[in-house]
Order: sequence, then C-alpha cells, then structure tokens
Amino acid sequence: MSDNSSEKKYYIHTPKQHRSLMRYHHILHTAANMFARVGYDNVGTNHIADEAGISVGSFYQFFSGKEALVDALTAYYITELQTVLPRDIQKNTPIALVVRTMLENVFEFARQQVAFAYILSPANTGHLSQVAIQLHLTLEGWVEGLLTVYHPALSADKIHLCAAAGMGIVKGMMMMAQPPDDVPFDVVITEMVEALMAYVDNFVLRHQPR
Amino acid sequence: MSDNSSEKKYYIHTPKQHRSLMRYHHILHTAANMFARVGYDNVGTNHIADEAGISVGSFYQFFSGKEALVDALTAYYITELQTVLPRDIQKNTPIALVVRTMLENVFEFARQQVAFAYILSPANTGHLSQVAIQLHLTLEGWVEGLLTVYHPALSADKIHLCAAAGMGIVKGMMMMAQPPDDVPFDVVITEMVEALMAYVDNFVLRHQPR
Amino acid sequence: MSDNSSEKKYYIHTPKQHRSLMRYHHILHTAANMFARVGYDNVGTNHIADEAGISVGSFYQFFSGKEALVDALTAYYITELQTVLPRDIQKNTPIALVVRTMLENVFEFARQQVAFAYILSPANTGHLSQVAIQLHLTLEGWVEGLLTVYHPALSADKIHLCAAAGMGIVKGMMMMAQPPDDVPFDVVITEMVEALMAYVDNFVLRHQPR
Amino acid sequence: MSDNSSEKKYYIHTPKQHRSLMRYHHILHTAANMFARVGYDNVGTNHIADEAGISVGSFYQFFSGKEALVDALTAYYITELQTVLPRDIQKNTPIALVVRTMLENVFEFARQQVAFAYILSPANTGHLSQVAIQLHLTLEGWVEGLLTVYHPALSADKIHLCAAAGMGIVKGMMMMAQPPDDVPFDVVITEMVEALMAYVDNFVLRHQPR
DNA sequence: TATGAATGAGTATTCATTCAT
DNA sequence: AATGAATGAATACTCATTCAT
Repeated sequence: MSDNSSEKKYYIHTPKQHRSLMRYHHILHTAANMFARVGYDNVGTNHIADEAGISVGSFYQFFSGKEALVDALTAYYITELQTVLPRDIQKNTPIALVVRTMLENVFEFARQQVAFAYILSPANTGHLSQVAIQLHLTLEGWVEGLLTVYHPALSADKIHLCAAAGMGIVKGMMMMAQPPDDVPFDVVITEMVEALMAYVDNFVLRHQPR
Repeated sequence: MSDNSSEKKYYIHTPKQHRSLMRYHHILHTAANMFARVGYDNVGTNHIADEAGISVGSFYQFFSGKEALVDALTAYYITELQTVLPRDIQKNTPIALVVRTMLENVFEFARQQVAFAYILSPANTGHLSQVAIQLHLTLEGWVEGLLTVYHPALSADKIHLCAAAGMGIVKGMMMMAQPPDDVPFDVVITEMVEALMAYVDNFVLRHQPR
Repeated sequence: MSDNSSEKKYYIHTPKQHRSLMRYHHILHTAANMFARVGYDNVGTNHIADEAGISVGSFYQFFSGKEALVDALTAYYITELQTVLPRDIQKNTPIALVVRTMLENVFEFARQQVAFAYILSPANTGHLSQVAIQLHLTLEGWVEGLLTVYHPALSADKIHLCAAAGMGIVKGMMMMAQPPDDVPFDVVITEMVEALMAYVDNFVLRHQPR
Repeated sequence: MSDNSSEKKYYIHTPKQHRSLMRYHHILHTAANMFARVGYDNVGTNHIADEAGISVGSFYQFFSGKEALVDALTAYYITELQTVLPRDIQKNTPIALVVRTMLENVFEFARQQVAFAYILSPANTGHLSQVAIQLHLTLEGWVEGLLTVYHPALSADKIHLCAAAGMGIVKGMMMMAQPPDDVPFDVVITEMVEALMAYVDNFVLRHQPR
C-alpha cells in the first residue's frame, strides 16, 4: 500500500520505513517485557501503548490486537533462534559440547528476550498455547536434527521420542533458575547437560538395533 | 439442635452437610476443569457458577473469591497427594521401583485432577505462582526424602540440587503427554524413570565424596 | 390477627408473645445502632440479622424489609417522644424553662436512641426523607402547641412559620456537638435555648398585632 | 504539535479542550442532580453515565470513581463559593446587610447547585461526611472572619463557638425551604437574618468583657 | 499517519429477599 | 416459628477496540 513511487529505490528501507520498523520493534519488546513481568493476561493494549510511549491508535496501526502481537513476537523469536542454534554440525565434535553450546546460546538469548521463556513455557492456555507450540516445535526440530546426525541408526519415531523427552528435560530444568529453587544459571546448564547426556546415552543403549 | 442421638456417630453427616460438601467439591472440580481448559485469568466467577449449575451468590457462599478457590483447590491437591506418595520407604526396595510407583500414582492423580498440572506449572504469574510453589515444594520435599534414604552420603545442598533437577525433569517431561507431542502416558512414565535414574546415578557419581 | 383466644387474658402478653416482642425490639435497636454507626445504605439485612444474633429468615418474620424496619423504628420514636415532651404546659412557667426542659429531655432521648438524630437529620433522601418528615412534624407540632400557649395572639400561619424556624435552629445547632465542631452537649443546649428565645422574642416583636 | 501560532494565546482553548471541559461539567452537574434527588448511595456510575448520555468508560476517563467525582464537585463548590462570599468587609456597613447579602448569594448558589445543600448536610456518612466537613469549614471560616471584624473584643474561642452556632442556624433553617415546610425562599432568608442577628446580639451581650 | 477520547460488553463481588427444611 | 442456603439483579470498575480529528 502507498507505493506511488517510481523514483529511485537504492535504499531498501526509506527513512520513513526505517522509523516505522524501529517503532514496530520497540512496541514488540516493550510488550515482551511486560508479558514476562506481569503475564499476558494482565497486560492491556492501552498499557502497552503507554509504556511504549505511543498512542493506542498507533499500536493498532502496527498490530491488529494482542494476539497478533504475540504471533509477531513468536515469529521474531523463531527467526532469531536460527542465528543462535548451531548449524552444520560435524559428527566429530563431541555431542556434549554441541549441546552445551546450544544451551548456552539459547539461555543467553532467553536472558535478552525475557518473554521467550514465558511463551515457551508449558501449561500456557488459549492463544498462548499455540505460539508456545510453534516455539517448541522449532527447538524440537533442531534436536531431532542433532540426534539424526549423531545417532543415524535410530528410527524417526525413536528420534522424535528422544527429542521430545530432551525438550521436556530442558524446559523443566530451565525453571530451576527461578523461585523457589533459584539455582544459579551456570549450575543449571551444567546439570542440564549432564541430565541430557545421561538420558540420551541410556536411550541409545536401550534402543540399540541390537 | 437435632441432637437426640445416643447412637454411634462415626461419620455422621446430616443430609444438609452432605449436600453442602458435595456442592463444595462440585464447584471445586468444575472450576478446576475450566482453569485447565482456558486458563485461570479467562475464567470468571459467573462462568464458574454457570457451569457448575449454581448462582454466583452460591459460589460466594462457598468461596470468598477466585483466589480462595485456588487456595482450596491447592490445599485439596496437597492433601490428596499424601495418599498417593509412597511412605515409609525401605532402602531394600529398588529406587527405580519406588520412583516408578510414585510417578504412576501422581500421573493417575493428574489425569483425574486436570488442573493439577496446570497449577503446578512454573510459568504462572500472580496468585497462581504462589500456589504453584506450594505444590512444587510438597513434591520436592518428597523427592528430597527419597534421596536422603538412598544416598545418605550426599550433603543437604546436593540433595536439594538433585531434587530440584528431578522435579524439573518430571515437570518438563509430564508435558510430553500433551500437544504437540502427545506421547502415550505409559511411554512417558518409562522414559521419565529412565531419565531420572540416569541423571541421579550420574549425579551421585559426580558428587561421590571421593 | 391470631386471636382465636376466648381464654383468660389476665396477661396481656403471653410468654410467647413476650419473647417475640423482646426479639422485635432487640432487632429494632440493633439496626438503629448500625444505622447511626455506618448509615442506612451501608447496612444490609443479613448484617442486621447477624449482629442481632438471629437468622435472616427471622428478620423477615418480623419486618417485611429494611424500609418497614425504619418505619417501625420511627413509629417507636414518635410514641416514645410523647413521654418526653412536656405536656399540659402552664403559661406561668417561664417559656425558657419549658424549652430548656424539652431540649434536655429530647437530647437525653437522642443519646439513648442513637438513630433518632440520624433519622431526623435533614437532607435524607429516598425512604428516609419520608420518615424524617414524620419525626419532624411530630416535634414541630409540639412547638406549635407551645407557641400557641404563650403567644395566642399570633395567627396560625405565623405560629407555623415560627415553629418551622425553631425546628431549623434546633436541628441545625444539634450538629454542633458533632465533628468538626464538637461543642460539648451542655454548651450546645445553652446556646440553643438562647438562640431560640432571642429569635422568638424578636419574632413576636416583629409580628405584634401592633 | 500544531504549534505554528505566533498570535496571541490569551485563553485559547482548542475546540477539543473546550468540548472536554464541557463534558466534564456536564457529568459533574448530572451527577449532582442525581445525588440531590436520590442520594449518593443510590446513584451508580452506570446510572450517571446513562443520564449524562455518555458511556461508563467515558465517565471513568473524567473521574477515577464516584468518590473522586464528589471530591471534584466539592472543590468546585468551594471555588465558586469564593465568588459569592462578600470580601473585604468594611466595618461601617451594617452587619445585617452583609449577612443578608451573603445569605442571598449563597442561597441563589444553592438553588442552582442542587447538591450543595445535600453535600453540606451534617448527617452524611462515609466519604460524604468528609467533603461535608470541607464545605462546612469553608463557610464557617468566613463567618469567623466576619465576627472578628465586627466584634474584635471576643476571644477566638468565643468567635468559634458563635460561628459554629451561626452555621447551625443557617444550615438548619435552610431546610425550611424544603418539604414538609416549603417556606418561600425570601421568607426563609428574612427569618434567618433575624435569627442570626438576634442570636449574635444576645451572644455578644452575654460574653461582653464586663 | 498518529492520536486519544469514546465505547460498552465484561469482571468480581454484594445484598435484599425467598423458601425448603 | 426459625433457619440459612440459594438466588440473581445490581454495582463499581476495566479494557480491547474503534474512529473522528
């Protein structure tokens, strides 16, 4: 819309577009912060607009509503996740190292994107449960890829089961860092790696094609 | 009044008291179902009353508000949990068996009490986060007791860390039985036992007092 | 109603009737206290019943509702007022003395019947304004009687005007004893008598039939 | 924004601001009317909005609640009262004239602002009693000022007592203009002036410093 | 485009009154 | 008569969304 321009297009983003994009992300992150702080249901659109320093009207110019905003936020997370998940894994790297690197990256990402863990959380209901699933599947897909590289003998079903279990372990243990346990982050990661490796080893052993 | 009874009084509920108690539990379970289905914040007291087939006024005769209802529900869960968690564990029973029994019982309980997993979820905010913590600590306490019996050489700190990790694993893997993974219950339990045992063995090995 | 008695009537009230009457008055005074304390609109029928130590059902056995209760209370006040307002006034008693006696009696009555002043208060709205008027007219009637005795030359209209003004002075100055002025009761009465006498003297002077 | 104005800015209200201010006062007066008619406790915010021809939401955009509305109304009354109470009183004006002028002004004000008398009423409970006191003290302060000018020999305490009594007389006699007495306004004022002057003369005589 | 006033259905909670026991 | 559980309309207030400017 509004493309009556036949002039030069040397710049992919006109300054106007650029300002708009910044606003868009500003709203996105403001809202994300609020979700993480007080929960999706306790954040109103007027409130988001206030905190973002814009008007409600402007909010609705960017997002058709709160649900659309969460969708956008999730899409953004999924995109960013690609830059954080190790790619082109070589089988000669020890798997524990790959896993640890992945976890560290994802946790660092979660530390910056405070709503990431909130949305990923199991037991979300309503619309949130749907975006939670998207995020879940993204990560689970990566885990399946990893397992396929290191344990090509496992059937697709087994890979899926093992990946699902791994996801459960990670998502569950992630919460150790929060009340009431408040375990330090690095300890959490260490224990997580140990738990994952122990489980996968055990799993592979149990499902060895003999 | 109505005390012309010299007969036995074991478990005497007047019909009135009985009906009242039934209503109380009926509301409790109706609300629990709704919480699990659409989330605490999306359930109104009027909705609960409607769905329970009573009037709002009656709702407030039983519970002073929504928070009180969740408190009551949690208290109920904690009480029932006692009847489900193995007691007086003998060290000569294999720990894997104890764990499996506990998980089977708790899962069966969670299958009947649909809001149990919902409330236990660590991602809750506001008042729910408080009751979630109560539930969490109840279970975690049991796990600590179990570890103390089987691994008395571990320090209290280590026991606590290991229990917290175990709780994370259980809570996280519990969700495998739900979308999008939908792993069958018995498979989930089997994998959970394996994951837990593998982790605990690994943990004990790492923290051997030499 | 319920008069199937042709038996002896040595006792005007049977014990049963007596107990019922006591209950009736107990409710009446309990409610009166509550009205005075927190205001008519902030007192509920359940609340009254609680405070009176009876059930709501019983409350409705005695009064058809809150309005009926206020009506009954006002009727009671009007009856009792008769025992407190000086009767058969002799013109040779100084009017100031009669007035002072009347005010002292009424104030003492008001001290015992805490809702009396509350109901009498001007600026009541709704149903309260109607009972307020009844109380007002009762007292105003007495004042007119007094003026008729001491100033028979004044026309009925003048008497009415003077009585209305006197009522205004009394009702208005009564409030001096309450926040924010908090003038001691005896001072209030003294000033009231002075104000009334000064006004009446002035009034009579102005309306002397020349 | 929209500030390309180098022209005069004396009393510039943009149309928007003006409309908003009108709405504000419209709500204020609608509510005031309702308070006077059926009483503060019997007026709901939804009712006010309905009667004012706006939505509840709009109501809350102007006032944070019913209490805030009464506060605003009282503040408005207190402000307007300043323009109506004679200032800079010269001792050579007869006091009766000053009083009559004041009463006429205040009554005219009360006739226009129907809730003025209602709020001023000493029988209010809860939040209303607080604003009633504010209004009361505003007027009482003026009376004290007047007495100080005309009777400088009286002690502060005496001035206060006399002012409190005067306030009582005025507030009480004000109600003569309403049911059940319905005395015409001008008659009320005349009688009020007479009553006040007679009382003050009597008071001064009694408290002459000799 | 941006604004924010306006909307009104929705939420938690109260309370006068009824009625089965 | 007495009880008090049950009712449901009503109340104060919120919030996602729209739309005139």
